[in-house]
Amino acid sequence: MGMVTNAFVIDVREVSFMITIKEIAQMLGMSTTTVSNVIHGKTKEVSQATIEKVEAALEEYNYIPNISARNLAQNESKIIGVAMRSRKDKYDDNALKDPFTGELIGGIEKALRHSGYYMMIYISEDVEELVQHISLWNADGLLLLGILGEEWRKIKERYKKPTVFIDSYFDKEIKDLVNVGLQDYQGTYELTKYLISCGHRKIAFMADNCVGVDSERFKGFCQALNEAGIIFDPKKDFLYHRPSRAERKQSYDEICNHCNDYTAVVCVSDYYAVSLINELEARGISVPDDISVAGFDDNYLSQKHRPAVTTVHQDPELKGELAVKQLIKMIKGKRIKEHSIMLPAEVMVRDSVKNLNK
Amino acid sequence: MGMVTNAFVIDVREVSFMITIKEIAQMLGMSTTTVSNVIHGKTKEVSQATIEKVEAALEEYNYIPNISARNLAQNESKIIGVAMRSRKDKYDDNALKDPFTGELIGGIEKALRHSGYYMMIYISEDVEELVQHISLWNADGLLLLGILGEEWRKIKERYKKPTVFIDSYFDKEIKDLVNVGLQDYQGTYELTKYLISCGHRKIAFMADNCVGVDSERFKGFCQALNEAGIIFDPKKDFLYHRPSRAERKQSYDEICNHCNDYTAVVCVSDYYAVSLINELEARGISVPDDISVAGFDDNYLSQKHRPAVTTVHQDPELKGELAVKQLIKMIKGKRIKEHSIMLPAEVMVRDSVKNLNK
DNA sequence: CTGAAAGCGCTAACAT
DNA sequence: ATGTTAGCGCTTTCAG
Repeated sequence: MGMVTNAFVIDVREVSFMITIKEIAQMLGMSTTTVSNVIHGKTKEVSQATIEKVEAALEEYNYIPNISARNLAQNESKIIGVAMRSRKDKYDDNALKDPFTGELIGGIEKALRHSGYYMMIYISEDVEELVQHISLWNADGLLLLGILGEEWRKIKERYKKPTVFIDSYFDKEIKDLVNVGLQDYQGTYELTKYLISCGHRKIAFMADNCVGVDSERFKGFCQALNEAGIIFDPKKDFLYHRPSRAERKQSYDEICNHCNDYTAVVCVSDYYAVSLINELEARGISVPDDISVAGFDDNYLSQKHRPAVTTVHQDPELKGELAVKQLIKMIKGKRIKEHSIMLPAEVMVRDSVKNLNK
Repeated sequence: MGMVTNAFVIDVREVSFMITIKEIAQMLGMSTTTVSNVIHGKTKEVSQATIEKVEAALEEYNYIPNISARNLAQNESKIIGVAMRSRKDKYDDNALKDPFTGELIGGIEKALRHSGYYMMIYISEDVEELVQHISLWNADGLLLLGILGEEWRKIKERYKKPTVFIDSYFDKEIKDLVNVGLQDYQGTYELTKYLISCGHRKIAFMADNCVGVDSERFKGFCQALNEAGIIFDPKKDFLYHRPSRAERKQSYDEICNHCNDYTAVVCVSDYYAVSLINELEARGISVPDDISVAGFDDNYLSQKHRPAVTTVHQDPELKGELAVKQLIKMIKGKRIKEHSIMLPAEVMVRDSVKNLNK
């Protein structure tokens, strides 16, 4: 009978490991309001003594707020949703396998973390499904990757909070739309001009689709050709690559067979450029001696490959950071000055393109 | 006066865009329980007519549950936390820049998505901070990357739910600990034996630390040397690389100057191997003619580089998927058969190591 | 300076 | 087969 348990003394260290405001208030003999006020630094109307007592208890019992409760009460979540329209056939459904995406999401994650937000990634081929997940978590803001105009409507219909697009292109310049992108058009335009200046006239374009970003890159490519008076046959000269594991080999067989007709191929990404070079070399075709290949992105694939790949530089990490910056501005209710940021794209001349003039 | 507003008719489509169970119940003239039951498929005791009415309303008003409320009521979150002890100096604090990590996290994301869970990433240099974030969200389970023994204690103290480690090594074989890792030791052991068989005797090891995974790889390396009677001087022959942007150049200067003393360098990752090769070549030292270099990981860096890099293969995506599988088993209360999965590591012989016997 | 109480949206035990 | 109700942990208004 030595020990007497006092029902009013709650020592949570031994009961459960997650203490609540109510419990702390009870222990300290005060109201939850006061505790809550101290937690939130609303201490204008709290006595110094109380503040210290509460803070000590918070510390001692290792108080961690229950964020679900907080979200419910405040109707906000501190979550930023990152939604990606994906293609299952690409990178075997592993979204971060693509070095571009990896670096971009990494940049977003870093920026979000430094601003006190949490990141939740939603990936789907289906926009409906994306919308479901976004709404479910009541994210405070949204980052949208690889979204097209029509898809955007569906999302906007149901998600009303701040939204920033990354790498999107829309038909009409919609006024209040915030996008962070790249000078894709100019990138391939300059790159292609460079190829032409090296004496290339038979140039193919390789991609796995022709919408959004890739479409812009294709347009820039075509423009350079046009200006040089070179005729491009979209049926023949657009090398369509099917990236799914099952079709990959056949796809490269077709493309490589086709390559005799060209002196150069512009690829829509470094990944494809490097892959193509390897496939070509495996078939005894040497780059740049037999054929030239250029890429886009300037990530370590093109940088560290030998021959180093001529490509267009971009900084995905910066893209992500800027997008986050814009989004947080919007969440805080500040005005956005630049609705459309287009990061510069710069041609990086390296060794995978041969100068035919020499 | 034409329109009469009936206070009991709530048409949420025009009021707010997030309908609640209560509102649906009100409109349909039934209780929230019934609606909730239909939502959760507990329809054993609900009439067909009611079910249909509810489902129609759910559909029409586009009901999306408020997950905070659900989490609060059920004390679960459908969130899986992925916590990483990071180093700010590595990859400029962009965790996903490392192709290994990118692919691993991508694999985790994919597996989680396919099992109906949401992923939240917590990254910090500071374990205390990691624990804070983990507790905050009340994650249903935890995946721990790059965590050491001492750090694990701190986490376990506060987080009691299912936890799976990825690539961790612990001093004592703690019985109930679930880990998914790789045969790191065997990997470098076999790799180094291969180098020795090629006639190399002066071999350095390059890494940015010597704990956890890297320590195991180092041990395997040493073992192979030992067995061949080669003496390794940890002071001199362990090439310590400082990866921060500021120190990178100087670090490579030192290492490259040092390289004359060796015929081969074993690097702890493909990234470092490829970087080293480029740095060497920039200084006029040719691989593999002047010196041989080997890597670890077998990602596209080693595969697509020229010369293609001799390395040790692993499958990070699979690692992630297996870890998720284990974790979900634990969450569902099933027994775990294999507490420690060590994926096989296989030497990939390519062109960056010279055979000195010929 | 402090406290009582309502309410955020949902679940589940317990009626009926 | 359906409804009532308490409660999850926190915030916030309003009263003292």
